[in-house]
Amino acid sequence: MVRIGDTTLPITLSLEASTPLYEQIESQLRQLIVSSVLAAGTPLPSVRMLASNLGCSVITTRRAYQDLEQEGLIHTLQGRGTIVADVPEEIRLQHQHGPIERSLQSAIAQARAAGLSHQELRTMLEQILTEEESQS
Amino acid sequence: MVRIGDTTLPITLSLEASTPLYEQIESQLRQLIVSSVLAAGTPLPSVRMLASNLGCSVITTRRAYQDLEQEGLIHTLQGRGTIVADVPEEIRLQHQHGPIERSLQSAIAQARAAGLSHQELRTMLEQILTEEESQS
Amino acid sequence: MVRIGDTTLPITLSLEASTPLYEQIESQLRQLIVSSVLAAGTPLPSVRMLASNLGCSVITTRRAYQDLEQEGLIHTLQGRGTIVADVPEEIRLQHQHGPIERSLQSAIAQARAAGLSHQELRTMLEQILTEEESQS
Amino acid sequence: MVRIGDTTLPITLSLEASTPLYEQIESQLRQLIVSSVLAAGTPLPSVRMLASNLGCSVITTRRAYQDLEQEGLIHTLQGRGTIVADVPEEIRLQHQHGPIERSLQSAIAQARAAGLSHQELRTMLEQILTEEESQS
DNA sequence: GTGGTCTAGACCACC
DNA sequence: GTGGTCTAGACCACG
Repeated sequence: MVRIGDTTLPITLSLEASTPLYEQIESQLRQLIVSSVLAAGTPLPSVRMLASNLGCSVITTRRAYQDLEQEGLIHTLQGRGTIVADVPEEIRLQHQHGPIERSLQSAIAQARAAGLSHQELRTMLEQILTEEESQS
Repeated sequence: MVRIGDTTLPITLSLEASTPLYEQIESQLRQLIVSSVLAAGTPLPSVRMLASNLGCSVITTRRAYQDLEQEGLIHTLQGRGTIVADVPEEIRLQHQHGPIERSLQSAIAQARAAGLSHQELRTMLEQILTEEESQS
Repeated sequence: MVRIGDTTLPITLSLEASTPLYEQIESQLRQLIVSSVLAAGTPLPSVRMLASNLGCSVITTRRAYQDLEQEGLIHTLQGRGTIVADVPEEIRLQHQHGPIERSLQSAIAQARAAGLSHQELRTMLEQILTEEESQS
Repeated sequence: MVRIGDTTLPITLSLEASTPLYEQIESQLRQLIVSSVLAAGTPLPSVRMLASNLGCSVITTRRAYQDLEQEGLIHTLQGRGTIVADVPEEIRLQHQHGPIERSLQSAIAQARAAGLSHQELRTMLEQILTEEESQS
């Protein structure tokens, strides 16, 4: 959890995960932005603040902000900090559904490549879905 | 394609992929073994042969064989080459279904984490599945 | 002896021994870990550091770390070094007693196979034990 | 099992074992000789015969015979085959007890090095011995 | 600075 | 011929 103005950002790092720290930060911020939890114009914590709160290096948070800026999701104002950019609805949906659809597709393609029949695949999926739904 | 005895192994390397070469070799051989395409006792090409056929270093093929040996899928006989191990049915199924189930689960978990409702998720899955089935 | 933080690791290599260097490193580190001399989370020297201290190649130390990681005894954090993993008590005991019991069993089996009677074997063992105890 | 004249030699090879084939042959023949199962003068099968019966290369059996000849346990007579040498009683005992004692000593030393107390070691040994005795 | 991957090339033991 | 070990040295990603 990271304080930001009056509210707090639910950002956590897993040091043991194989995904780079900067990617963990990126994906969590990206998720908060494209899902409109963070409205356009909302100020983000400074790279130093965020680094200190997450217990990681400033280099890592700077890298995350840099990447997000390149994606057009945030905006750094020289000397005045970083704010959430005004992301067009279309881009937001793209970011929300695109990666998910891709990962589902690749997982399914992998299953098919391993020799599962359509029927076996559907059965396995149904099983995972019902299990998932019962948990929440 | 790699000649091995009378038959040929469908192994190919992609230098552009981000996955290490040795992992590409490993996963393809693993797939051939756990799916019983390669029966127990089948001799594999020597590390040098495979390296020369794939156009990679001997060290890379050796690394792949080493890892597969530690998994118990192959067996190296000093001075006489490498053969497919006698993998118990149970382990074979584990290798076949485990990774697939995990990747499906993680893809679905990711979708849920991104805020998709159960209904939206099912719709998206159905769409991907029908598209996939129509292709084959 | 290898400096590590404030303390030193008693690791030595014998070039004359027939056991591979990386195995010598592995077994000594394994011993230190499963006997809890090195607590979970303790940072290990970097592969380069260790290699330079032991006078061997970086590849040799890397190989040792790699194998130990696969055994789940250590944990490598990209860009931040290697630490001792949190090994469950059960696994620790297994690592501590398993190999010893096996080597005792095989030595005894060898003696029996060579035709020693139970009585002769016990006499020989008693002799070795008392000699061993008197030395320490 | 290998036929030799009227009788048969209980020699078997394990292709999967890590010990070299020639060593497996050597140790089994050595055992048969020093325990007087094979008396001095007994003709051994030719290297070709033995190789064909064991399903290994002639090079392997020749290597085994060479080593045993160097140890003075067998004798090859040019053009007339190989026979068991006349091994002095003293040497026979040495071969019988020496290696066994050494392997027991090293196993015990390993146990002690791993931190087992004398008491723990004795307990573990007693357990292995009684188990071994109950089996035979 | 850290570890991860890949390379070429040497020497050895085994068959 | 086979695999096993060790070496030096390159390039990359991560922090």
